[in-house]
Amino acid sequence: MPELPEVETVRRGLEGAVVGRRIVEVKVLGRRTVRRQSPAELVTRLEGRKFATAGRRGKFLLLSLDDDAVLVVHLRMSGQLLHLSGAQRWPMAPHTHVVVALGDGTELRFVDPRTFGEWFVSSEIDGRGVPLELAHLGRDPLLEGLPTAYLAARLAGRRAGLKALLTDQRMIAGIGSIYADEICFRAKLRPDRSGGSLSAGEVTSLAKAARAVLRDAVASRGSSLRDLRYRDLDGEVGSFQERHAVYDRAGERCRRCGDHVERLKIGARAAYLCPGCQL
DNA sequence: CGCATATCCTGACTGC
DNA sequence: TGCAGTCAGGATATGC
Repeated sequence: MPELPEVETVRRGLEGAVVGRRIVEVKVLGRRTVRRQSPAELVTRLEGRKFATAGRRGKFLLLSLDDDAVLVVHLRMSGQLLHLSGAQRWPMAPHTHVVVALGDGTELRFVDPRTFGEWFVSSEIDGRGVPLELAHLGRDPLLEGLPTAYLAARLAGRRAGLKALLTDQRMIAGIGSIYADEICFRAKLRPDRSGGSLSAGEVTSLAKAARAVLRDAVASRGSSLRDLRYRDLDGEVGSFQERHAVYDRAGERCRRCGDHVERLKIGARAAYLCPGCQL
């Protein structure tokens, strides 16, 4: 759900909301959010520090601190970061698992009904500012681009379907279910096409489509689905869902060719495609 | 190694 | 209207 465009939108919000602010107090209310270290250790390492920068790698948010450690946050399926001030702080939303009080009297809160989301503080940072725990991530298309040659090398000889490969974070960091389907549509390729079956021209279209879809989705501040679970730091929804060509549109007409959008089952996951447009 | 499958979880939806 | 069952999918572990 929150994928690269949504996480990038939240990151931009954090630049204005928390960068430069002092962390006055941290309360960990949920039992599952902090699991790589004890909640007490996370609290100790955050309290008294200042947020220095707001970064992102794939779907991970990276909030660096003034002692060079980094607070890593992943929203997973249902996590929301909210920046609240004054009367907005009450009543506290159900499933609020972390509350960070900032020096200016505002709060950064983490709300996450399904408790898949995660917070941890890392001190093991590589030369590019990336925590060691995230070393497995592949290229981030927004930060580092997605050259056709890189994609071609990673797809060569692969039997797995395009959707499975595009959402593999070790290959490309940041793409999830929604954008994999939208990228395949824009490239006119079926999500169940095997990676190794693409011609050079098709790999070029796929790389181009990935860059374009992610760029457009960031410009639209991400996609908020029917449950409106995804919201930015200020609680605002995104608008890219209005431009989805196939995702969650099973049975509706393709706006390009008029054919009916289909929903496939790939393993346990859904994939949407237009059979008229995608080969 | 590559690929498939199961797991975590709650809320929204579906069908009776 | 209520209730049981299904689905949603991020990342990770495990099995082959």
